[in-house]
Amino acid sequence: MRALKKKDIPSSLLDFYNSLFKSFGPQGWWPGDTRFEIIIGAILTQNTAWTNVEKAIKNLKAKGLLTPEKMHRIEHTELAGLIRPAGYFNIKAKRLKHFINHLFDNYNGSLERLFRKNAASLRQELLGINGIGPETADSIILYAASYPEFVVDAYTKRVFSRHGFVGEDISYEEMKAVFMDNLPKDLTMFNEYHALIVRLGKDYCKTKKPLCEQCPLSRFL
DNA sequence: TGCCAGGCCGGGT
DNA sequence: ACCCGGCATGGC
Repeated sequence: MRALKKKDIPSSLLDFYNSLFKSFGPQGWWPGDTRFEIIIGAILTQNTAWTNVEKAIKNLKAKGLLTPEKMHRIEHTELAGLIRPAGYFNIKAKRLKHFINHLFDNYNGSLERLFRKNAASLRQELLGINGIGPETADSIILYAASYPEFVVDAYTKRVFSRHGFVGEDISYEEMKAVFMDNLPKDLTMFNEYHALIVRLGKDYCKTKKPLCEQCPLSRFL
């Protein structure tokens, strides 16, 4: 594997991005109609296939429950039943409630007011809610609040460690810093970059059977 | 059939 | 500061 010099990291990260964009085109994330739906999806997709999350969202939509007010009133048992296809339904019902309760306790249920904070303090506040960790927080900030926070996930670590950028046991914050410190803080680019990495991971970078020969990034190996 | 999916928490070293 | 078991459904 080639050695990567520090000064080459910014251009290499952009080369990666341009190759992915050229191969897959814009991904148009987040897949959701409203900011509220994006937040719900971000919590429901924790360690879960998105196709399963879609079924849960569909159930909530069918009952007209995808608003802060309705979700605030619904009972745990009913909510857990509706999000059942997303897996971990009991714990995720609690996590959704923790976020909603925080929203009503502090902002009268208004996302507009919550997102009035700057990105750094918003992140700290989200991380204080039980059930919201670093990836979920950054997803909410990037895709719902529209601040340029880079989102790291399992695919990001896998792809970039396999290509020699980082060690495979790198922490979340370290992996995030690689992007934040070496790329322009561009909202659209951060948005697409993360989505493209997920797309790459799903199509070519599975744990058991990576398809490195056909991968659009094979020339970087 | 077993493995995996866009993590996170709580309790233990 | 890490390490690990638990949480659960649906698709291949």
